[in-house]
Amino acid sequence: MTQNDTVTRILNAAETLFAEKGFSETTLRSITEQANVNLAAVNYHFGSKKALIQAVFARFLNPFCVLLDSNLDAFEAQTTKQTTDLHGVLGVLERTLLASLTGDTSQERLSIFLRLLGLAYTQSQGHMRRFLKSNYDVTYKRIVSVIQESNPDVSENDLFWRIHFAVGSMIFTFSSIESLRAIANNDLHTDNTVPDIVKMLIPFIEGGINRRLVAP
Amino acid sequence: MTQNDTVTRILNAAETLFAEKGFSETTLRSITEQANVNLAAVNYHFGSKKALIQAVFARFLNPFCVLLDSNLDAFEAQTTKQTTDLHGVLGVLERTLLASLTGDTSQERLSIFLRLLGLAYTQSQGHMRRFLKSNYDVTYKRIVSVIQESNPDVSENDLFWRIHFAVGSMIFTFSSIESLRAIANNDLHTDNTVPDIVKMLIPFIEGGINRRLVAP
DNA sequence: ATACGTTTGAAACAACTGTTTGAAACAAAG
DNA sequence: CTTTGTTTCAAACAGTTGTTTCAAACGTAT
Repeated sequence: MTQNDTVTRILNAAETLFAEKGFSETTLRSITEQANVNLAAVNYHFGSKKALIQAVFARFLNPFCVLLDSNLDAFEAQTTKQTTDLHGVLGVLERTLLASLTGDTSQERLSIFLRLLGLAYTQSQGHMRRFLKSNYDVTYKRIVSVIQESNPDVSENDLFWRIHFAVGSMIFTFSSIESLRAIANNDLHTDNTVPDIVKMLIPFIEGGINRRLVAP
Repeated sequence: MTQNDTVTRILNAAETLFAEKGFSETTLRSITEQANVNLAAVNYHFGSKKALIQAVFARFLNPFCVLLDSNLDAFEAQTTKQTTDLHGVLGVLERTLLASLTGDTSQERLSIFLRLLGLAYTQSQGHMRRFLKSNYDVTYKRIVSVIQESNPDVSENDLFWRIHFAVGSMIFTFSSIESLRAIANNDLHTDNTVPDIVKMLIPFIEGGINRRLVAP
């Protein structure tokens, strides 16, 4: 089907360019040029630029949420609530994140995925936040409650903020990972791969979330 | 002086609108309208929109870096290198951050400041990154080396990434703090102030950076 | 082959962008 | 008052943006 071909070519080009330059800075002309389709194709197939942005997110988030849900089912079935530990939950998250990005260039797509998420949080506060909230809120709420079960001794409010601190460290890191890797390479002469960085990030998050508050 | 008045009115309006909508999404017409100045005033006083963006950052970062530098001098004078601990360094950072934002609305300005920083990292990868690098790299490198002194047993590479995980958690949190507070208020019926959140964030960062890697 | 709904194509549209212009208003000094 | 340099103003400029239009090309059932 030539329609499907055009649609996916637009999605691929949009995904790359959005991650590179942001939403407002990416023009429909640059997208359709890179996709080798006519300018009018975007408005014909998606209706508007806003709808195209949402379609790019949906192509990522729909399979991810489905996979995460089933992985959480399996995880909860194999462990009782008492033994639910943060390390296990984060393991499920990490594996789902990597597995949901199929294909040979999964490393790059992980960065793109998280960079787009970061852009959605900072940029374009209007329609994207509503779109994410109305489509993926149930999955978000579930992962929060699972983490809460693994830390019953920390107050709900504290845990809520620690989770978002952790989300922030992850999104920020991968949003600017190209420049961070360049700095590390230049200053420290190290060349960390994306899995390397994930292996450092997960313990950081564990340490931050599990941290006991000490009296000053 | 009416010139200075126009300049600061433009800077105030630009600062607010940039933080609200981002750089590309904010038009010069909306800035000059909110500042009650003529449209041409921006190009007359600053030269271009890019230069205006950099001026907004300079107004924040210049006093902050000067203050941080002297605070680090005082901190290093009062403690030997052996006793340099992460807790103390983060305390200096926190106090400098809050103190550099003078005025009665310091809470709001802290959010605006960090939100702009986050935008500079994700959006507009070109001129802003060069501007930040060429103007504030010495201060950045100093704070990194001080943290490294406080954690001599962690490898340079690990510490580099943990520092950026921490920066990410801070920037991300304050970039979207309005919506996060709204969610917390709606879901948990809590109303955390900005200092409350800082008090939770600092221990999180300490826990993440100090975290010992455990064998799986 | 004919007819019909779908998809593509080139061109134009209206709106908005940052920037420039040149005259007017202003302030300060001779 | 006149002159000088600085600042403001309304208007226009040239370029780009997302979107629309409508005819041509396409694929597919009758």
